[in-house]
Amino acid sequence: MSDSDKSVVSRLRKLIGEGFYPPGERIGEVAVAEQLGVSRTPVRLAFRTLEQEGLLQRAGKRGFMVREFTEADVLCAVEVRGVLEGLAARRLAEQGLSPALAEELTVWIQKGRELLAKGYLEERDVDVWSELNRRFHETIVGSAGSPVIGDAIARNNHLPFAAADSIVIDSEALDREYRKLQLAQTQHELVFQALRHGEGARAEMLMREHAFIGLRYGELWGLG
Amino acid sequence: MSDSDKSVVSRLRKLIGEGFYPPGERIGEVAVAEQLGVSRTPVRLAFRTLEQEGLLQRAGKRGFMVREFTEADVLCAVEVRGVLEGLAARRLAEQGLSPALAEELTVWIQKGRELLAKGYLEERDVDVWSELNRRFHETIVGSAGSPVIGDAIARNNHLPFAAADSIVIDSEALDREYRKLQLAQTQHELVFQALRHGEGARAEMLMREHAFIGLRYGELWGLG
DNA sequence: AATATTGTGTTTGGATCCAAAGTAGAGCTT
DNA sequence: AAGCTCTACTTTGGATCCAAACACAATATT
Repeated sequence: MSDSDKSVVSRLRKLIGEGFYPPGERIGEVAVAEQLGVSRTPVRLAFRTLEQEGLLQRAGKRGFMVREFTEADVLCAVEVRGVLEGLAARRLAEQGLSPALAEELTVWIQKGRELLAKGYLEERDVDVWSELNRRFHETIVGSAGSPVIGDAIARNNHLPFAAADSIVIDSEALDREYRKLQLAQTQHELVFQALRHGEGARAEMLMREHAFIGLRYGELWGLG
Repeated sequence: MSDSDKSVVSRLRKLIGEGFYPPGERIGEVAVAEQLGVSRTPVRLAFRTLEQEGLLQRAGKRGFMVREFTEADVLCAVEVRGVLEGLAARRLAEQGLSPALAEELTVWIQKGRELLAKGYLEERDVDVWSELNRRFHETIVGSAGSPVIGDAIARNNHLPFAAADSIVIDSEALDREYRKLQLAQTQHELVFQALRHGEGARAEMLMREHAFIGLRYGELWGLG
């Protein structure tokens, strides 16, 4: 995929995510091509990719439309990520953590501890957390013995709201987000504990529950 | 997607599945275009689709290669289908079976019973089973409250060995396959039972176990 | 002799052209 | 006036052309 081809896909992803193209409405190749300043060819290629990613949908016999997502779809996508990451964690626990892998995970756990040690959250901490969180999840999924699980998660994460790093939403209320990240950190540590002890079922369930943190945990403290 | 575009994708899927293009080797647009008797354009579009499906993989900076799958990948893909169908079953159990849905599932259960009632298996029974099995699974997944789970399963099923209807392999040894289908039927009935009683966890676990039937159950009877 | 650089051939990406399929609207017929 | 049909326009799909990127090889330079 060339740079500009990639950029057409990702630019479209962004535009769709931002709601620039109204869900449910037909989206024409020529219109998009003109807006992005390219010819129809890369747009046609990008549409096929986005269709597979689930962001676009065939509109009858003619062209594509932006897919619309309901509340239920969001919940479902989060659950899907949960069971898949849970599967990865269980497999990892069953096959046993290698010393190198334990080391790697310890790094991200430790960075999380340090980030939260000072007792409150700053603006720039958000990106740091986002990064270490991503790495922690990536490491587990990437070590589950086959790229198949990671692929399935990656495809699911193309639904913009489903990705693991879409936890922190409200960077205005950092004091309230702090509690959320603290809980996320604890869950990371518990998962790591279960992995180290080969507790497959426990690792799986912890990971599944952990997926919900961006979704429902706000309600606990009246943030929902 | 036009007819011939669809056919390029599915023809390529078939050729890849049959091992016509050696895994790991680069696959050129022009070569494929000539073999299929079309121009490069539909091939380029098809490559993007097949990349997303996971059958093709970027070969460095230049073009694509057929992805190779290990034994571990096959196992993983089956487990992925298991957890996803398990998730669908649990959600369905939790939300409660509507009378219409119970009716629908009863149909496929009943057809399965009738098929196996005579105590042995004929050649043409294989297709009948394959169909009713597909419908049973489709009904559950399609009723889980959101198309997101079904999409994830569909994408996973593009890996040819992962699909639920790849159970029956050996149509020469019908007497041995009979026991397998009998067990599959029992599992269908147990899942249905759990669904009717709102037993989410049980439905989920049964469905997860059921995914393994095409993979490991042969060993039980020395078929592996 | 080894490495860097340049040149050629191969392959992919982007633009454009043409054909085919579809949709909508206008006009005609009953 | 309502319904049907034919036509014109819109939009997508396929083919081809051209440019750019890349790989490999050969030659030159240190």
